[in-house]
Amino acid sequence: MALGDAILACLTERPMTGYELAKTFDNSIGFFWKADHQQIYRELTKLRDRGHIQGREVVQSGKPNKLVYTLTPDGRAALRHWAARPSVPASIKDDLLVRLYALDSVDVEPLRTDLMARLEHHRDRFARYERLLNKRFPQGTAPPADVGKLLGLRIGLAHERAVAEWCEEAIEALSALTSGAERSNVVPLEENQRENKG
Amino acid sequence: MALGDAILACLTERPMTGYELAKTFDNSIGFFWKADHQQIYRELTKLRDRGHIQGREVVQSGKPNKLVYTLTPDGRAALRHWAARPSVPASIKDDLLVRLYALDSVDVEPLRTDLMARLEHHRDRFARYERLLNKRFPQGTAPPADVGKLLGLRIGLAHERAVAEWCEEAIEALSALTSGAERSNVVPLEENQRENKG
DNA sequence: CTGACTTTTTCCCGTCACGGTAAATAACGG
DNA sequence: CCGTTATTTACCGTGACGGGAAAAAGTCAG
Repeated sequence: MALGDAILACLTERPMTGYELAKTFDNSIGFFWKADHQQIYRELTKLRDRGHIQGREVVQSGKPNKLVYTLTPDGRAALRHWAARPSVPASIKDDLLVRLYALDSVDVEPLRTDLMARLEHHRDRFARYERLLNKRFPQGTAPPADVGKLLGLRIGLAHERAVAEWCEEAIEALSALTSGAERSNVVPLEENQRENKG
Repeated sequence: MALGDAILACLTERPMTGYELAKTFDNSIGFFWKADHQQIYRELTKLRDRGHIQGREVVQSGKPNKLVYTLTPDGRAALRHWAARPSVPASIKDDLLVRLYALDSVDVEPLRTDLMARLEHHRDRFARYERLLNKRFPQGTAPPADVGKLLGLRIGLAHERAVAEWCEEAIEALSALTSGAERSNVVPLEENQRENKG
């Protein structure tokens, strides 16, 4: 929704090109807002048309020339204005929850492997945020201008930790489910083999 | 993204009309997936065109007739198929994070009030989920078919708790910020008045 | 040297999401 | 009589998002 505003927010840090924005969204906002390069470029032209940013062409040798975008006073004002409006709480909207909701109409095995992949994913993110936190804010405190970035990292950490723990719980629950089903419906594999042997 | 699949998932529970779906999304999926009635109806016609659901008109007296939609075997198959594909981890995409990211280019006061509203919002959600949990799963356990729903509530709880706590932290951090600024830049109001009096 | 990859921007195509405005229908509550 | 509830449908836009592609000029590996 607020992709344009996210870009404006990025540009408060320093002027950037579309390419740079697309690459990382500056290693911090990018974790919360993924957007591919075409989206970024499209948004940049919109913002330029609105006069919120201003592009300055930098001639390069060896590479195509680049357009470095800077916030205009109008852009700053727009950002401030937008930031003063109440935010809309975001929904979770995770596919996994829908799958789990329909658990009994769905194959459990792919779900379990999916959950395990997700667990790893969230652990990775957690570790990444942790590293970033230790690097950028080793004291756990931030200078006034960066307090918001610290807070962003903090909720990222909390979120990834919570989701990872939840994944573990979900995997366990699924295991309990299938082992229960096997006990009542199918003979579990090991016992089956043991019985076949004995 | 998977609005159609979310609807299919809902319909695994029981046949429903668009109106019912729009109302609540069944008091559980609706917390994660908000969608207004026009979206739902649009999606329903698409699903019907694909043959994933089937509408049966129920004649009513006193109210307009309603269309009760039921999953078709094709719809069930589509849901299973969709659920077997790996899920894409959702981004956070919360406006608040963008505002905080650009904290030093933004007015703090509206942000603070926004954060307080959000705190209340997440506490409310938390309480709501807790009530629902105690009502639907008083033992903290679920029959096999409902395990996924329990897990959904669980992550909802964890999420709201984490975000609410984070809001508190953020509010504190902002307070520290402004009181710090007042100490260095502006004389705080009370002291100002005391000095004026003395 | 060739072929692959990086850097940088742009364009065109679509689908999905989302939301406002609104209308039709028919009962019930006040 | 007016407003609300229940129920569906329509039309309109904007915004998000992503595939596919192409330019242009360099670097680096094989």
